[in-house]
Amino acid sequence: MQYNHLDIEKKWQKFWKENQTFKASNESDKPKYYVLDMFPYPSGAGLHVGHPLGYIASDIYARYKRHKGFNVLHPQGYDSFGLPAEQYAIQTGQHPAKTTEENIATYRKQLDAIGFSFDWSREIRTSNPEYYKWTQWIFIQLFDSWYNKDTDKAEDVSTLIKIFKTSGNATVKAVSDEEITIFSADEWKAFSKIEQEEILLQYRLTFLSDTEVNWCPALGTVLANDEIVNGVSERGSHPVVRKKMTQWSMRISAYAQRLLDGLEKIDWPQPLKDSQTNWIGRSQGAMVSFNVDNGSEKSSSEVKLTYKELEALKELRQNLSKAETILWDELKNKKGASKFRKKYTISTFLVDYVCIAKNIIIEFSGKEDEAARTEFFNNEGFNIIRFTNEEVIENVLGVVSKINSAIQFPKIVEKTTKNKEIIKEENKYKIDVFTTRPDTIFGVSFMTLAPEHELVSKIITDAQKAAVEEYITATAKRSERDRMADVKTISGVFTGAYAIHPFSGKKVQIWIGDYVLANYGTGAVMAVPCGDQRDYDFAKHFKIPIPNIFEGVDISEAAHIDKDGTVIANSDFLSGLKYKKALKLSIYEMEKRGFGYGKINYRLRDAVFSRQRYWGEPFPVYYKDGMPQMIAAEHLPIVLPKIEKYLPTEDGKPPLGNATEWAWDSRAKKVVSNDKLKNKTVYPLELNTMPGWAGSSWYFNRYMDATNSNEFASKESLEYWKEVDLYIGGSEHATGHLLYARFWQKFLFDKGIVPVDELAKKLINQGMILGTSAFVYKTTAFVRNGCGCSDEKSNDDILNKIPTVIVSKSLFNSDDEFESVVKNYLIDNNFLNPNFADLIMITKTALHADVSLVNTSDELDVKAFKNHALNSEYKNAKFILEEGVYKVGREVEKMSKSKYNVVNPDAICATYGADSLRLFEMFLGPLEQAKPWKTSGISGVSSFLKKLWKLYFNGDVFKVSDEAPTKDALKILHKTIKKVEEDIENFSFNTSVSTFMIAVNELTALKCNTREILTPLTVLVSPYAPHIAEELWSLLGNKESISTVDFPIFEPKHLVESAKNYPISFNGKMRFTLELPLDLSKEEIEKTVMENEKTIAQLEGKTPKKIIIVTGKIINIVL
RNA sequence: GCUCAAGUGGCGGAAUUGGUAGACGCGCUGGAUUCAAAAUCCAGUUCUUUCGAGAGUGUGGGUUCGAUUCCCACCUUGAGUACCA
Repeated sequence: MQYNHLDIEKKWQKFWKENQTFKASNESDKPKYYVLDMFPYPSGAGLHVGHPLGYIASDIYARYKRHKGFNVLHPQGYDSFGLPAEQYAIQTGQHPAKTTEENIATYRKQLDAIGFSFDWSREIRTSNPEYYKWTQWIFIQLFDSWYNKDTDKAEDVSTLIKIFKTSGNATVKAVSDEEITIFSADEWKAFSKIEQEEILLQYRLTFLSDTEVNWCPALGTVLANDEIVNGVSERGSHPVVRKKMTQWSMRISAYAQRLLDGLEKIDWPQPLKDSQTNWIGRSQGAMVSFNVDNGSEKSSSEVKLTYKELEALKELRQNLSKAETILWDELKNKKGASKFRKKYTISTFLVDYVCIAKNIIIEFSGKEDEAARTEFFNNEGFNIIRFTNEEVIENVLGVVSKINSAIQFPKIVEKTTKNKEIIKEENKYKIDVFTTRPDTIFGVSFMTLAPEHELVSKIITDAQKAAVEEYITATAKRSERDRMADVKTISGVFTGAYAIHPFSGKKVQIWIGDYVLANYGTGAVMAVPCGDQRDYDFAKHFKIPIPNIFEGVDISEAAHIDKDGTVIANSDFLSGLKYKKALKLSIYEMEKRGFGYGKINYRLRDAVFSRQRYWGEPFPVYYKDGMPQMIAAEHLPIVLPKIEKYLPTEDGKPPLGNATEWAWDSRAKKVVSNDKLKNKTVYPLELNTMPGWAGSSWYFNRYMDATNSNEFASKESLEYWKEVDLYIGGSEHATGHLLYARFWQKFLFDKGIVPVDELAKKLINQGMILGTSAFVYKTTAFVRNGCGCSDEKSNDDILNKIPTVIVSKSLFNSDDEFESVVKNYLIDNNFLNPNFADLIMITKTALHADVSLVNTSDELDVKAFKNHALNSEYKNAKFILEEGVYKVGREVEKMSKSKYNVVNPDAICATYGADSLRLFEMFLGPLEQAKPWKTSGISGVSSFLKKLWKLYFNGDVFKVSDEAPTKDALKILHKTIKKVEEDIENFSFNTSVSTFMIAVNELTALKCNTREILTPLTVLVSPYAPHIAEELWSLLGNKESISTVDFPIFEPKHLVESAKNYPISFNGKMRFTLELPLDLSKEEIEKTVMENEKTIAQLEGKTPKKIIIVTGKIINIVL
């Protein structure tokens, strides 16, 4: 019986399907193992041979684990929302669901042909309403949560509201919007519902905000940072501009530190971890405030407080003394114009209570700086009333009545002069900067603000106004892309204003420059030209002084960036210190003096979650009085509405703006026609949809209980499967899918929905399979300029006679050779008059030829090439052949349709079989590495399978002997078991394929056909080549599938050797080998070796200096 | 620029607690079989060579009895990222 892969593969694929061989159970005595592939987006082009690489590797591992006695979950599904289907819909009007459905059918057929052991009963599709119902549900969970920094996890918003009700927001440590106003419990209660919702939105993990987004006009949508490559869209390379829009965002920044920490406990590739680490971009340093100089010594009355001071203030407000509490209990109920605030700051003074509307300050007497306070407050027009602690405790009512009379009869106070007013205006500015090198603060010689910085317009002097405004206009015109591309040009302009160095008190110039980015840090930097190259270049360019604060370092040519080993100088209290100490001390001093504090900054930005697309998950959101409202979970899914046109509306709304039935009836609890919007209980629904990463951020959990319609997944199934044990996919998802998915997983963990906070224990990035493109070399003929024959007509005549010539690869090595080969051909065939030969110039163009037209020896099927639909213009081209054939040039490139180098797995399966494809893809090289595909190589694995098959046959008859196997055969078998097991555990699949080949070659040489050898051998190859293994297994007399048969056990006793063929080397160079028994002592070995005639020949009469003998390994003679 | 990975025959690649470099396969060469081809089988295939042997894992150094493997410097290629303060 011949090995017929077509019949065998079809037979077993049918068997597996009918018997549900790979259906995983959520209940089992076996240990669990979860093997997952990154699910594909079903594109219209179908799979090429590069796509299944990772699936084959994971399938081998899954099958291996089944043999090892594990209950294996190995599911597959489709990431079926996405732009291509929508683009296609825009062009053709066909509903994306239909396109998607068709593409999935193709994918499924292709996947089935390769013989994967997927549990298809758990298939999921992100575009299926039964699936995205739960994506919407997770969105609601995020909306209902806030991040509590004290417990370091996400909590339900109800806990936040409780805190607001009892003590306001001053004590809350949360990840929230930056501009948060402090309010008390009473103020909270007094807020309207809408005001409360607005405040809560500043804390929710998914929130609406006006964000500057990457708007792509050509695609009509917003793109995430990772969807932009070199300033243009990843898809279609369209230009991208910055634009402000109201968008849903995800507060992923709350998880920055945990996303970083989590990397340490997962076994993921280092490069992937590195790129996540870079993406999160943690930098440790300090936040420092510089006051803007106002020409006067006096500090302002409305100075913003530093972060540290604000923190301290919150503390103070919470911990009032006994007397303070008694008085506050009386004052806090005053409303309207007589409203009092406690522990309020006026300028740099902290006052106990203040009524701003009536200019009344109430303080406890006995403060150290009382005189200064009185003077300052009087100057500012306040009426100061002071009490002692005792007065308040003993007679609070008397105190209150004094206050009341002050409210009723306000003291007429002298207002500050107009002049002072102006100074105050100038006074209130302060520039916050983030720096990673606070130790170099004495090296600051100027400051730079981003052109977009809000302070710029406020601090510029009249003299510089025109120059600054001109500069700002000029930078605004330059696109982000230009600014990125042009890093070398130094530009900037002086604002005319100065800042005060917080330590030295010296004045430093404030500049603006576009090397400072508005959206990183605070959009301002303290420039230390001696320690930062960009600051250095800027200073040099504008001739700003460059003070040197490093001991014994030359900074005449470039900045000194090294921090280790450098000693700080000229820096007051930091002088003489090294980096680490200086860093600590500088931060300590800043915190003590109150203008700076240690801070950790992250590059990771909150993720924009809205897309102006149709083919994505609709938000479960409607708007009431402009505020977003969640639709209750029991009414999900909110299904995508039908629309006529998939483009944005004419007034710029997203495609869902075209829907006629897209309003929420809050009474009937259903989506209704837009006509009903005039009703009081009907509200407009959200028009954006979710981005591509929404559905893929939690799908691995859904597989655990894919058909559950009541829950996201049952508690038991989540508890059983926990996380993915092995996840295989491409490295291109490093900062997209894999970061967002880890974020959601941590969130779901915080909320107690999933039991683990990392989604995959181990992850492997499979490398890309590259295509081997084929090239033909085409001529283009020109008439040389200035050749003397100015008659244009005759030029045309010469050219018209010349046909397109296509030259075989090996006929030329250079362009010159190419030209002469072609000319000779043209002359020989009378296409060119030899007299004109010098007038003609021939150039070479390499053209992609479809790889399917080329055989394994790089020979082009010329006839098929000419008849190929794509090559109609070369129908009459002349081919210069070598030895009767046309040889193409080869080059390795990414596999793509446009390069005509795509190889279809279906064709490979049909010709060589799925088992050959599986073996070959593994045999190409290490899984993680990029490697080129060459179809010719597949004959090696194909003939291996034939040889394997032959071991079980005598001619056409299946014949396996029941005799005892020979020692040699057992040795081969166990050597193979050991190696294959090690290889699979190490994901070194390429080497185990060679091991199989060696085993089969050796067993064939021994003519071994004993059952005792062939039975375990069948199991060994089964993960790699499951179809042939099943067939041989059943021929061996088994009724059940091979899939869960125990993996053979390695027995070391079969590998024990009695002798070793020692390599004998001289000075480390191996010269010959010598077979010696292993039980020989070192002395005996030395004696035997030294007596050997080859040794004597090598020695040439010299005496060895030393003889190294490593028993069982090597003998080295040192001369 | 920064971070990471990798450089081994004509090609894909193998070999690391430092111990016979080039396993296995492709391709190529020769042979057998065949009318012929495909398929199959056998032999050879790193380079140089005066056929004794010698050199050799990107380059140059180092450690070692011994280095593809460890250390230092450099070169090249690929990937990611970027005025990130």
